Amino acid sequence: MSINQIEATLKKVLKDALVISKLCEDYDTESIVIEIPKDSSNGDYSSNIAMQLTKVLKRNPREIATAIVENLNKEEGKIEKVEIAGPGFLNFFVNKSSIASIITEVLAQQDKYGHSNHGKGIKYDIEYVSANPTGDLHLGHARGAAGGDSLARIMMAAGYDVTREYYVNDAGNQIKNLAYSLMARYNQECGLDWEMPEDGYHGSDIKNIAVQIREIIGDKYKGQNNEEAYKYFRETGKEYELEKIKVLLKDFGVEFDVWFSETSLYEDNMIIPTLDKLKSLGHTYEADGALWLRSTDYNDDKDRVLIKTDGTYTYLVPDIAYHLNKLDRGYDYLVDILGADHHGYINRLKASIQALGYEANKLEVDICQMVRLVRNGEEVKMSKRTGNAITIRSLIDETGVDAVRYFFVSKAANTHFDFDLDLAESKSNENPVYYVQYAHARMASILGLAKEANIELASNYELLTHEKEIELLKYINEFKNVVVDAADARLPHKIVNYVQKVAQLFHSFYNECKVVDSTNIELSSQRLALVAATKITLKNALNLIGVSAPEKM
RNA sequence: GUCCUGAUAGCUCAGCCGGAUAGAGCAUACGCCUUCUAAGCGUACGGUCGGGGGUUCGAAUCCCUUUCAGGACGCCA
Repeated sequence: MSINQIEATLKKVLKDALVISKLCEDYDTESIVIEIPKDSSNGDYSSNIAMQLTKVLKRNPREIATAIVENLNKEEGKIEKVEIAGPGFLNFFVNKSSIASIITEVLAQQDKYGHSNHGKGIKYDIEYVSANPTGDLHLGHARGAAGGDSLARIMMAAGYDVTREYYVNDAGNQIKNLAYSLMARYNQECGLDWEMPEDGYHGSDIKNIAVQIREIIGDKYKGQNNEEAYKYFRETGKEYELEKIKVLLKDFGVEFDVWFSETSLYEDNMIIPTLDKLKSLGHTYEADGALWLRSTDYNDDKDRVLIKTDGTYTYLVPDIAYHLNKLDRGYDYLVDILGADHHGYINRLKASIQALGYEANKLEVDICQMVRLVRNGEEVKMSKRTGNAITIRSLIDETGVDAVRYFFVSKAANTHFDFDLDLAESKSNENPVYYVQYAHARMASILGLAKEANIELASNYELLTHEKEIELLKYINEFKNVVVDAADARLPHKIVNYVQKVAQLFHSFYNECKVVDSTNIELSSQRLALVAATKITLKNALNLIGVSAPEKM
């Protein structure tokens, strides 16, 4: 049972033809490539199978193609015509009504259309954002959030069992810094001359929290620099910062199943056993008064310190424990979506899990490259230190969730990305997100008008033979394939490309084919069904990238 | 210096497990609203796929080399 009925059928008859013509004894159906040619004069579908076989069979591709065609069961494959073209392509012109049957499927499945059981039974944990709760998210985080959330949605649609996870770094030095920064700002609010710590966080967000704290507790900790005060500022700061992140992500349409606290690794005693395991397996050694992980055994450039000379752990230790914990929770694969500045971290993390006895490919790390904000062709700087930078919050407020999410996933994450503020903010045809949403709104409008005119959806589609209708039908039919492709390649931008293409085909269809027409109810009702199916498909696809599908614009 | 990403149309990018004349959006030019939303459609213009080698019937795609750009190379997190 393959995902796309038409293509599965073509693959099957192709394979049968190979066997009957004695070209092959058997052939893996799944490895046959079926494509939709760019130029429809090259058929509805095509295959390069004959060319693929030249290497194995050492025969001329056209000769192979001829042999296949002679033994092709055209009836079973619902093929009207097959041609051999170019260097040896097989071009199939298929029965139009078999293409149109996709409408029935879409209308039956509604918001489940596009879903498949391709990844059934495979458990993934996807970790993304995982920004420290010490300040506002930056653009890289937002990109990771949009990409990670979209990927999770896509993989779930492809049938994978996905857990979305955020690792909260609430235990290291940076939290100490947060506490002392907040203490300083608080005391400054109280009117004292209190210096910020050397590596303190100077962002305005810390000041805001200090003001809020003072409104609640008054001068309770004024002038105090003791354990109790420190603890208070640490915990309170953490809470405020984390809450801000949670609210922001939620407003951005990004959700998580698990918020995993670094502190819990200590509280639940996961650190020591992890270290013990590494030691007992012989992957550590002591040198220069520190404990080292021999990560060079597993393709890392150098060994890594686990316990520093002062007896404290490096960041790596809890991170190893965390990944071990994730693996022990029974996921088949872990995916970390990290910023480009963490790429040096990949090898040591992979080395760590290998040292613990897991295959390196259990952990897959996707790197998210930097984002530059551009306005009027010039870069807009975003800095954590200075207060006047553009925050993710203001970006969302100004340009809208839909546009921001659409833009962030529209390009592969591992490419450098210029975010064009002028384009994202423009409410015009320059903005690609509107192009797609407009197509959806148009469909909604047509369906509304048809309802007023009492035109019902047809259940048979033999009149849909116009070139624009066929094109649209073929691409609707591709949706499940696209979702599976995007999921397996972990490339959400494939959905964006798809959505663009469907919108384009629809707009083109709209221009040539009048849908609501009471003088031709039969054709009208069949076209209406096509519009309804397209609308469902487009909405489902947009949902995979967290972009809304408006009924009206 | 080592490693990771990139380099494709004027701009931003797809395509990259080798396949038909290299695609899209934006920009530019010209057409299309008495007819379902013109935030739309159509046509045109636009490319030594960074350079140079190699493998192949066939290379933007694979291999080698080189140039340029961004990033990472801590007993920070």
